[in-house]
Amino acid sequence: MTKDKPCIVQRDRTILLEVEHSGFEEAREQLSRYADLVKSPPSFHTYRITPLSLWNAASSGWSAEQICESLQSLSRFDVPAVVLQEILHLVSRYGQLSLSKHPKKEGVLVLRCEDEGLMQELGSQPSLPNLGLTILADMVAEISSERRGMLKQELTRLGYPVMDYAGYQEGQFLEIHWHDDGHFHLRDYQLEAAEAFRDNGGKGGSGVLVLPCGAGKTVIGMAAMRELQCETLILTSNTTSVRQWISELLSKTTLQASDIGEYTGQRKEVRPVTVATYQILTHRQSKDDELRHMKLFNERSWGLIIYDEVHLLPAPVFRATADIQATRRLGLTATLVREDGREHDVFSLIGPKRYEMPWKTLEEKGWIASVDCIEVKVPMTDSLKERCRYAGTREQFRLASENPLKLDIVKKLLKRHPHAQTLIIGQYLGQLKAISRELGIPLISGQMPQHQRNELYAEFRRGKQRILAVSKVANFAVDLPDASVAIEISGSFGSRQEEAQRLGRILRPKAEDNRAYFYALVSQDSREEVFALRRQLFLIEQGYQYRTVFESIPNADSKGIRAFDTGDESGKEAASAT
DNA sequence: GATTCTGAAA
DNA sequence: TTCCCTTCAGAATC
Repeated sequence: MTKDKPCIVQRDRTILLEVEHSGFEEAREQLSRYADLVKSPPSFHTYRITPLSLWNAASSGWSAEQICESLQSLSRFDVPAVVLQEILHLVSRYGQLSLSKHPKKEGVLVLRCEDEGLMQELGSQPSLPNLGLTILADMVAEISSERRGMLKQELTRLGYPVMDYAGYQEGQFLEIHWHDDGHFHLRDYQLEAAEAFRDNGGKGGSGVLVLPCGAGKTVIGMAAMRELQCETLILTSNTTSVRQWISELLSKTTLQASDIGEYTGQRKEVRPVTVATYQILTHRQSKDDELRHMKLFNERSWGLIIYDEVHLLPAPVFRATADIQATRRLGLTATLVREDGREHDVFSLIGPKRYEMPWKTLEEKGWIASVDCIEVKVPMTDSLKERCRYAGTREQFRLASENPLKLDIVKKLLKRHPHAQTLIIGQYLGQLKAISRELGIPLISGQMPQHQRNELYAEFRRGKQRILAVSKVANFAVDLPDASVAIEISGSFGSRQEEAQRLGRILRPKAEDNRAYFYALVSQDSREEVFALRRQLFLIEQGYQYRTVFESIPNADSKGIRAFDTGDESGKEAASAT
């Protein structure tokens, strides 16, 4: 029987993974380490092996042979020889080029390669001499150390990643210890992650750690600081997160408030440990204004720069990062995917992936809640379909997203979870307002002043307010309390990150059965479905499986509620409506 | 000096 | 492709 393996490996390095196969879960786990998920239709998921996915795998400890063996063990048919060769070839490139300090000349780096042909090939690329790379011999070249970042970036772009052994400056010494009150221990995986970042004989010291929301990324950052004992610049996505870092640092380490500076729109403190937003670094008053806050990178002798939420890092910060390659860099993120496709720059300028902890693993260990993801297909009324027919493609999406029948479904879902703390998350204010009015629940949106939001958050946390409607604020509000049911009534054009953020809202472990529910409402047979699929990609890659249920038009008959009533554990399909 | 408002940028 | 939210700086106000 040929059906005993779950994968089909194709010649173009794509892999089809059969969803219904008993080996699905195991295969998904393996593939996620060295391939990217590109499509996830119901029966076969498509993965692709790319040079970058291989190099990231290589840097987190996989050898080409291990990857090939893994593929062969998952593949239904023989893996095409050309694919195996390519894997060997591509992985072998990782490690062929290395960069180190010139033994004698100050400010000069030496680029070495393992084989002669390669250096010649590089010499024929016009972009490299333009960067100031001088080829001295068959296997050796020199470049000014100022070009360290740009060289790595360019070589990665050309398909030849470099091992960077050129070392780091130590930065100004700063004494950092854990508070020794005995209440606080690193979890195993946090130790492992910090370990993976460590400077192992010049081979580490920069790179990215991939961990789910709620896994304690700040703690790992602090562990790195403690190990290096140096002044540190921490960059993060918004002010709330800046304050969180500061309060965590104060509560868990021996650092004093006077050691820690906040560098945001409100305050401009530069202290031995400085926490800043990306936004202030890239801020400019008008279009041709200079980036006046970028100098923060050089204001002190930082020994470590922590990039929180690397997937959000803005383009100008990449540019500045290219210039400070002699400083240790730690990237923290829940996902390497970027909507702008600059994964290569993360790889070459921050560093390769050093460690990854899949969400599912944390779920099994009980560190985060186990989540049921359910996609609910909501039908459209004939009149709405009619309006779509005459609308432009953009408008079709909006019409489908704001499908008024979603309100009825929300009501049903609320009945289904009568005691759960529930968030209703949407993209359009008009739609959210309507729902909030109809259900008599508060709506938190951007125009609500912060103090009023905080009051509602507090009530929600205490359980006084059980249901909240939230707009896009949910994407940013770090202080939004945890819930156990999330109902997504509309989403943006296909942002994978957004979906991850929203799921993150219900991931905190639950007291009773540690279960949470994530419902995504999508209009059936509409443009919305296309984008919903894209949004789900990331979560599927993380091992969450969406179950799809179909709803029927209420009033048309009385069976509307049926699909939900049959939602038992095993049922992957649900009753389809007419 | 602190708070609140505004427009611009992304 | 959108809409929405956040952030920042500077000005106005207490």
